[in-house]
Amino acid sequence: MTMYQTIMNSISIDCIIFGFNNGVLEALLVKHAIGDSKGEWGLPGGIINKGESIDAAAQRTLRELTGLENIFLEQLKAFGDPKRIPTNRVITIGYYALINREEYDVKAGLTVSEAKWYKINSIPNLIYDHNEILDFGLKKLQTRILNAPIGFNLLPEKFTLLQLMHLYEEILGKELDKSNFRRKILKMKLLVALDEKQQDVSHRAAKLYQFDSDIYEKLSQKGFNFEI
Amino acid sequence: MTMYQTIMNSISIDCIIFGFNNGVLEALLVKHAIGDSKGEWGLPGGIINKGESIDAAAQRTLRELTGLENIFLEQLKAFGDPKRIPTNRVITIGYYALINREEYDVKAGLTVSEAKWYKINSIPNLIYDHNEILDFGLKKLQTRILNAPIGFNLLPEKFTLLQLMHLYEEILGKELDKSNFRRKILKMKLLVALDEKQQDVSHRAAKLYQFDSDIYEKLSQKGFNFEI
DNA sequence: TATACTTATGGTTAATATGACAACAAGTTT
DNA sequence: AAACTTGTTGTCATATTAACCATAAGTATA
Repeated sequence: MTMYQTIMNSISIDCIIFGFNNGVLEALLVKHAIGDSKGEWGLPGGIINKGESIDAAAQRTLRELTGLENIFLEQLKAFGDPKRIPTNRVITIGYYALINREEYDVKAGLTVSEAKWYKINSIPNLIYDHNEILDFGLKKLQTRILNAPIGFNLLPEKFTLLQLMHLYEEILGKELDKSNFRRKILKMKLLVALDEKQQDVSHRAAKLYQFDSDIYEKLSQKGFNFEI
Repeated sequence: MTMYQTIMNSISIDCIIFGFNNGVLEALLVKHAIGDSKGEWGLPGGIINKGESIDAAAQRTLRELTGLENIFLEQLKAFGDPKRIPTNRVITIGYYALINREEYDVKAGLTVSEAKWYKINSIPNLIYDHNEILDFGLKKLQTRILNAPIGFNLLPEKFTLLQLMHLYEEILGKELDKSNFRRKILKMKLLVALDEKQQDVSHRAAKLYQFDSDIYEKLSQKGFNFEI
């Protein structure tokens, strides 16, 4: 044990990475390749360098794991049960990220042998308190998606209103009325209708929309409500 | 530096303690009596014992500083800018508490020479990033009070509807309509009208109400909206 | 070619919630 | 007795909402 550590002791970062695939909400899990928990699944996590902010550590962890940057990433909270890890006392700071699965290839790196998307309803037993962290993150996502248009981060750049609604349905766990959803979401003026339609569908093609981040900036400054 | 620490290194707890006095929202600050920051004001904080959860550490810190227990206390988040303290790298976990000032006497303890309530609009320059933490806590309080009836923790056990409204006005920083406030708050069925009235007021005495925690439990299970 | 089928999109309507404000009640002070 | 202060109740036009219904625009099937 040296006096000058380059990393923070007893503190870690754990990230919940949400994705959306075939209408199903998923989370990215990794299989540990070394240590006590070898062979077990958990949330991707990491440590904090001495000179690095915790947000930056979360960004770096995410980059190391998924290769992606400029992502919606938000702190959940700190998890600090003294027995959350049996062998030593570590406080972890949870983050969650929303990524568009089409844009990124995820590859296992460093101390993990495998990285895999799990449907949110089929999460296996995870190491430590990672199931608890994931539950907390899901609840946070559910409330957050009602107050800010963060769901767009899970979708491709161009999407239909029904795709967006199905995303809300999947996250909130309840059915929505398409007519009412359409009216409410359009009333917010956050979406820009494109001159394009869906391709290769075996039914009437829906109009594609895009999320307008300029409008979002303007609206979020004076605060807005996103209740569905 | 020994191998076996009894406290967690490089992690601290800081508490925002909100009170409500004469219609004004206040926060409890302490004046440091030792160390680099001697003589300066800051949020009451402390360290985490090895065998203690972070929530328990926050409760204990609060007890040591104010003598109070069984308090509404909620974690804000972790603050982890590497330069938030100039001399060494410490990540702090912020908490906030709402207390009824009538019920407790606050006394300075341990490493502080003074503990004092400051009006939320007259907060002095605080040590480290404590002003930032306080701002974050206030914003959290503002959004939280719209989704859960936590405001009751700031009031005496029995209160009038107008007192409750003034609390909301003070926290949200805007005026409310007394008629509409009354209608909305009573519709939630969270308040129990008592057979008592205000005493010693130089105008018509208002009916006193009480917060019913049984009803709260039932309602919060199926979730409710507290928009004012 | 006609018919069924699927999803998209655009109403309709009754019930409810909201904001703004007026009116009256019950006390105290002048 | 009149003015004043705060509490309490009521009104009303408008906005919002949930729950439907109807039609449009395509594809698939017979």
